[in-house]
Amino acid sequence: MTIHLYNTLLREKQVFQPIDPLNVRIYVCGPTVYDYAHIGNARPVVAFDVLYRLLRHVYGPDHVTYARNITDIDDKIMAAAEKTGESIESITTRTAGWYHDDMAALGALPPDREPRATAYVPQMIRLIEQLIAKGFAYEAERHVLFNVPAMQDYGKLSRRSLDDMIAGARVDVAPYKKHPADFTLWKPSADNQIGWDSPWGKGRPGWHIECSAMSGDILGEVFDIHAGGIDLIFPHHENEIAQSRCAHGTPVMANYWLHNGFVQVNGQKMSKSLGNFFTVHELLEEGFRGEAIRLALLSAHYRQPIDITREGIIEAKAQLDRFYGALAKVADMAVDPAPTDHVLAAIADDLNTPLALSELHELVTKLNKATNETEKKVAKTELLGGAQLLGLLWQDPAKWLQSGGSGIETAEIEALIAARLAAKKTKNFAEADRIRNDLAAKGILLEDNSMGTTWRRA
RNA sequence: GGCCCGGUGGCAGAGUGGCCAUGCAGAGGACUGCAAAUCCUCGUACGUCGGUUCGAUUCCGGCCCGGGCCUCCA
Repeated sequence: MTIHLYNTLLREKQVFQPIDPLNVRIYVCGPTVYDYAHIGNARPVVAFDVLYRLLRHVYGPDHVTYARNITDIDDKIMAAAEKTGESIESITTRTAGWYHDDMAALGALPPDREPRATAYVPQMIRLIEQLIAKGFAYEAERHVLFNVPAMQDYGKLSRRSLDDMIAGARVDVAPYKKHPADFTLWKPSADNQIGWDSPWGKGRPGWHIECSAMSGDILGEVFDIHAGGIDLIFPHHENEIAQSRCAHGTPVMANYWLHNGFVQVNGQKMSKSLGNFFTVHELLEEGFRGEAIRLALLSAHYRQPIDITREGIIEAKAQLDRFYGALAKVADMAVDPAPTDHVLAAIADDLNTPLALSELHELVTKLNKATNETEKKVAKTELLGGAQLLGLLWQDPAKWLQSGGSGIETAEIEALIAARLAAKKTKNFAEADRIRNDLAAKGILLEDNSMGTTWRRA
């Protein structure tokens, strides 16, 4: 199976060739943990979870290393701690827990490694020392700055020239910078602020250095795939590249750079600063299912912008009802899931999840139409195989259809169904319909079929 | 200002130089005591103006519209 990936570095789709097929290495920029993750934060997690699943399928689960960091030191975290009086560690531990819960609800596999920035400060300091020694960084007023003009081909990923950056500079340039584009590797901390001892005094790392330190330590100086949101191309990834390449003297940091498009609200980027976001947590609290949110996220190609709306999640839920409805009828049939070539090819073509989903829809039709055990078995095998690659349909069908909601107990529902069947037997259809309507009013839908009556929650 | 993306049927959303996406919603039919679910059928979609071509939604150029990055941001 040939995997094609759109590489931001070249702005074109390329055949994916791992450095070492026995250890395919991927790094995704993870969250800064100071608040709940919003849907926009969840998109790269879900999108690149599909990539992770694909790589595991193609190269074997033991031959892929997926690292996703947790940024647990940052000015926003410090600000939150200052505001509430809660300790930084308490904030980050709690918030990271929320993050894990929410991402699990979205069906995202945990990464193989989840490094935390605070555990890598010595590696960051070492990296900074290397950069200074090689003339790519300098100390100024207790800061250490990366000397951008020292790097020949800075700006390759974002396609920006130094001149552009000076012309477009919208921020006041700190006086100690030699060049306006120079960025911070290390900055001083006040006595009352969190900090680490370093050759440059008590301080803390700049934003970009942690990813260079962690990816280098865990995945090596050059690894296969680096991914994240499209807004990270500049400056974050550009600066990571500068740091890692200049420190290690390598021609590239990662071979393939993947970037997901934004989640939008009414056509505009969802972001904390705009305030137009909703969190995964609140959607789950409202009763939306994590899997429906995941399907909504996968229904557009990962590089395209996507509007996530409650209506969209409701539609995704309706689609899942159809899938699970078909699976419920063959729940007892044991299969060994295997994707069809079509589904696999779609996902291997730069993660074309909408196309893969359309194949899944055709497979569920095939399953519904199957007239004998063999056909059913094949259809179920293929449907679940494809769904597995997308991280969907992992739940027990009956549980999906019947759980959630509130109020009425299962035993009561079943008693009413029995009463209705009795009424039907005596052709007392008025009573049968009354029971059905009463249940419907409580969100319980009945479906009669040759086997009897089944029920599900609306 | 510099650099990037997009504009597909009521909605969501793939894709392709000539023929079908797919789903949701809607209409009709089969099935059903009636429903629901399921299956079948249906709706003359490709921002705009030019160019290339036997033929363009698909390639090229202009224009219009929307979005993004250049500052923390997935």
